[in-house]
Amino acid sequence: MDQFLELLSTKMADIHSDTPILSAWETSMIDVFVRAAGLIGLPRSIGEIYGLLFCTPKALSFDELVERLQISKGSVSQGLKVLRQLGAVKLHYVPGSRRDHYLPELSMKRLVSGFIKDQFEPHLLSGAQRLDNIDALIGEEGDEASRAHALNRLGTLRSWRQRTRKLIPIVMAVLGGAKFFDKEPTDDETII
Amino acid sequence: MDQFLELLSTKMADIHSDTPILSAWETSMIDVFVRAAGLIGLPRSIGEIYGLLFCTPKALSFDELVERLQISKGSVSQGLKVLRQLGAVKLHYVPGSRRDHYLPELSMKRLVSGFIKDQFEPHLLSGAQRLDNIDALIGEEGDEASRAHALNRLGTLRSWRQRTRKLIPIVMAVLGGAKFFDKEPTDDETII
DNA sequence: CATTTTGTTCAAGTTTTTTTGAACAAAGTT
DNA sequence: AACTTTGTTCAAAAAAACTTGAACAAAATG
Repeated sequence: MDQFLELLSTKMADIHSDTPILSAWETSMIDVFVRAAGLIGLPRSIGEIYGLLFCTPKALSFDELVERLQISKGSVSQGLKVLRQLGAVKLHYVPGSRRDHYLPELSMKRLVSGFIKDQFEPHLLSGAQRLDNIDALIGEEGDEASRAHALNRLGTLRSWRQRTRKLIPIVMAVLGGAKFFDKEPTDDETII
Repeated sequence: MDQFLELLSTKMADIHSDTPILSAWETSMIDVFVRAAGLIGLPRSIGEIYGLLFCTPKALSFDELVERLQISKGSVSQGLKVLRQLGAVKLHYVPGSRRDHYLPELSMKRLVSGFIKDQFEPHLLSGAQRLDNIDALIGEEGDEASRAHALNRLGTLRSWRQRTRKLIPIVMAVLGGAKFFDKEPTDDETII
């Protein structure tokens, strides 16, 4: 019976193929996410997927994403993979359906945290080793004055890296809803 | 005379064309900046230009950048334009030379500030208007329950935007060297 | 004023990233 | 077991971003 309804609605969509699949406000809101994705270096399709989930009151299935966004299954599959990795979407079990359904993560703190952990920290980490390598290379090199300058710049680089690391927890604390040193315990369950 | 020396050094470079133009440590350090550039969505060539300036004790001219990095004049010209816009390099007047010479900005605070002002703020700003447009679009739409949900999500988006805006000054304060609420006046002249 | 130096612009070429869609795998149904 | 549903993978196509180099502009020099 559920299957019949799904079939029916699919057919309906096919018949009224001129019916806009996304409303005006949905299109605009998705556009906001497409731009935001671009800003942080993620492809358009990922912005679209998250955006549509964000607009929709109920969890959406893989097929619904393909259908409403009019993008390929491949893009949706890969996009959802990245979004899951980032913790930006959650699988949502829907009784009576075999399909995976997805809900968007709505906590800004968790979204940012996922992004930082996945895309930022790794580079920062590998950075530490790279700087040590450079340190070694400077040893095997030219005159005293050049070495001194090189080591000086390397020091600047290390301090930048250190400061970036220190910044991250502060950013997370601020996004956590804490009013900047109000000493509220970070409440992971509060979705803001 | 200056011109003669410059000519000479150019010829020397041509003659010893197998001489590595960048030392090992310079190459590695530039690589760090190329990766960092990628992380924030800037092209490789820009990372290379800033990286070489960062490595070098003295100001470098346009031609020296082209020569040592082995990239085209076009790339250097456009790269320097972006870097100037970001405030990541400064023009440095060298008496007796008609060429522009460049020095890297070494203050992390200024670098980050330039990046935020140039690449981030504009999107955030235009964002405000976009959200108002969406607000209007939601008005002209479907049933009561959908509208309520749409407005709810729009509210989430507005709060995210607001929080991002509040975050920026905090980030700047932390990078300014202030020990996080130590109330040191922000000292723009301290280069760290 | 013709020439040289210095740097910019932009169309065309190159490289990288993203998207597509068909083949495939896994798991449920009949 | 054969078939259907659901979703993944990956090679090829398409799109986007970056780089090049030649033509050009502006300003200094002789």
